[in-house]
Amino acid sequence: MSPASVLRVALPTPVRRLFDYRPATHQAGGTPMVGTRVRVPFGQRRVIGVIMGTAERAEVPEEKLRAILEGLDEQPIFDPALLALLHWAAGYYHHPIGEVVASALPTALRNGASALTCVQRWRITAAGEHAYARGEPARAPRQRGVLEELRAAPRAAHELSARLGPSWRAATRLLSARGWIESGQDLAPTLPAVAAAPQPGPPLNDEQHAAVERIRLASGGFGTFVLQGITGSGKTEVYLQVAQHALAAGRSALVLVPEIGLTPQLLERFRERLGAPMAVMHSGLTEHERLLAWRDAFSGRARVVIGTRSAVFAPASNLGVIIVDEEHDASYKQHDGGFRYSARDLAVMRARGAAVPIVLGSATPALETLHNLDSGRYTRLRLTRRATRAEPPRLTLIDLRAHAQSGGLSTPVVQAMATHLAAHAQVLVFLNRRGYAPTLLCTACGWIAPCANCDARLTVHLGARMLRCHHCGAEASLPERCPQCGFAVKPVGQGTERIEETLTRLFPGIECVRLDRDVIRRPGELERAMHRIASGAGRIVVGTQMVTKGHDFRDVTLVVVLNADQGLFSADFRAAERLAQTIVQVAGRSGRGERPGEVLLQTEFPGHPLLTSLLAEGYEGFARTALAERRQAAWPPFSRLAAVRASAPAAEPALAFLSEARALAGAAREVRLLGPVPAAMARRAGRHHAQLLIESRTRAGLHLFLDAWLARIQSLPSARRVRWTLDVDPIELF
DNA sequence: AGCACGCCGACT
DNA sequence: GTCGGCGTGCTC
Repeated sequence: MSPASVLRVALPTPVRRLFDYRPATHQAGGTPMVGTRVRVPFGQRRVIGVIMGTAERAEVPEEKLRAILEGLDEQPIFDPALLALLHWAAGYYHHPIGEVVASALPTALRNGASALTCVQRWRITAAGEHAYARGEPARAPRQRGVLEELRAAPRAAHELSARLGPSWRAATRLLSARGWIESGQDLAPTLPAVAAAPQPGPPLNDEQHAAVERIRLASGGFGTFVLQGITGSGKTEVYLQVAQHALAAGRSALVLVPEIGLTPQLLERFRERLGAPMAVMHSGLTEHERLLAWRDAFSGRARVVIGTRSAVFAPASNLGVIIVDEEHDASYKQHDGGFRYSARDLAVMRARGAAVPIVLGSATPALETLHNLDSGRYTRLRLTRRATRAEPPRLTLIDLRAHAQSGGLSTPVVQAMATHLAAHAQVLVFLNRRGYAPTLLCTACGWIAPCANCDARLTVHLGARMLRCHHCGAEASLPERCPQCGFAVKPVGQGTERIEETLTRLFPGIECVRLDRDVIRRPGELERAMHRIASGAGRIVVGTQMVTKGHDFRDVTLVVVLNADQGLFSADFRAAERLAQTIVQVAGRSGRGERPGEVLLQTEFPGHPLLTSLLAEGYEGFARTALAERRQAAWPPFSRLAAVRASAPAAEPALAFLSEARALAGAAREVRLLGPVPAAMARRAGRHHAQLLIESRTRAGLHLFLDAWLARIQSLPSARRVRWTLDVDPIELF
């Protein structure tokens, strides 16, 4: 094989291309390999990039080529399959490859940290050896002790501390100052994979068993399995068995979970049952913890990698299976930052590249996923029975127009709560709105507390005595009087904080536990709240989305959805799907123990087809109706979408850029352009947002168009005056 | 994104 | 007279 003359390097820059370099002029260890990091000169700077490939000739004139400065890795940090996935993702999401690669690495690795597990060790220097031989330091026994210790072998701080006691630190400092010892980074030996004995699980029912077998039989190759099981049907048991089979075959498992689905209970369950070393990756980690988790996965020490969205890029070695829990969850689609990818879709691509099966689990699969089942691309595995014998919950609509209500609770709801509480059961109240009240109103002049930076009202937070904007985070103290006319102001509408207050008043002596971002702020607080509920002390649970994810509330027999109407009339074609998923997920919290459950949905529109189809035919019936509508309207999955979003301090530049971008498209045949239009909440955090939608009947048509068009719009002068992003397969519109 | 280069306003 | 504003162009 002839030595490659040109290295193609991905660099952390928004420029949409690879950069060509010559190998280092005096490279010690030979030409760096594809998949390793290199430090290169880039303009006036030195940056770290990843070699994505090699070529015989550069794509730029020879004289522009510069040589890399150094290689940072002995071995590739991305295997060929992961490199291929990054390439594919950069192409599919039309995002600069360098930024795609960067998003797959913890910051420490982007900045040059070792990919291997290192320890800082003290060791003796030549000068120290000489001093020791001379009998020095003669009158400092502790320093002499440290020297003696380090003559035997380099030692980490904790080893010195263990052998010499607390005096080691001072002695070490003094020796180091004299140049007799020094500290350095050593490679730590990779620890053997000490596996605890796997714990046996409960016996599987025949559906679970059949699902595990289907997946196991596919483990020789790629296949996408949709594990469609109602809440409480034991999806996690199937995940565990599937992972166990992979581990038994000497391979690893990659498990993706939604943002707030990664609870200590779930981790504990995986850890105990699989008895395998695990790397955990989620947004709550510090940078250092992220690095350690990455290294655990990379070294192969972790046999199970479990994490949220970005874990799809984790360097799981010798991958055997991928599992995506709650595959419909919106948190799999990155919604901020530059590189907007769907971790679920990338996971499918990764499984395909690695030739391993992937399991997409959900009680409420995304319509895209159901469409892929219909077309035969995915294989359906059903779990229809609840593990406990309880019947599925019964759903009833409460017509808000026909019943008196106080504080957001209708009479039938209050009565039902009283009945269930009297039967010593627990009640779950769901409201997707935190705070005390969404509006602060002056009853005299009609003033409403506005956010200074957004087209939004400030939310009243009574306990904190604050007004807060839920869109930009702005805060103001809660005024007593109207700033316009001086009259008294009052909170209007309901948030979880106010519902909690109302329920405490309605049901004195019964403890109410609230679950939302305002009360659950630090790790551990969720556990404490969950314990209040699990122990039976908290009888009423009031919460936002947070209650819909995964948690078991064994004694909840009544679930109340206070407002089932958000999303019924949205301009966003996905709003109905999200609402149906939320209702089914929250309803699934009820009756998981022995007692049957009841679900009450408060609505102003009891005749709405979405609600009636959901009640009459369940989620799948709803999904059939919704898919038929999507087909009719040519929305995804029957077409492909991309959105260009622009924002600027004023509305005009954002709209002007998008208009020019649209004009550049000319009369493109393969796509339809919609817009530009201002965003639904046009002003957010002091910036005006607008959007241009691109729709195509086919994926190929969309991407063909985007490739040519993006190159032209990024050189528009107006592009420099706005912040703009491209979002392929957007999940939120307007 | 950075970073340099370049050409116009208010300051020691 | 300069310091520094951000428009424009380039990075292998």
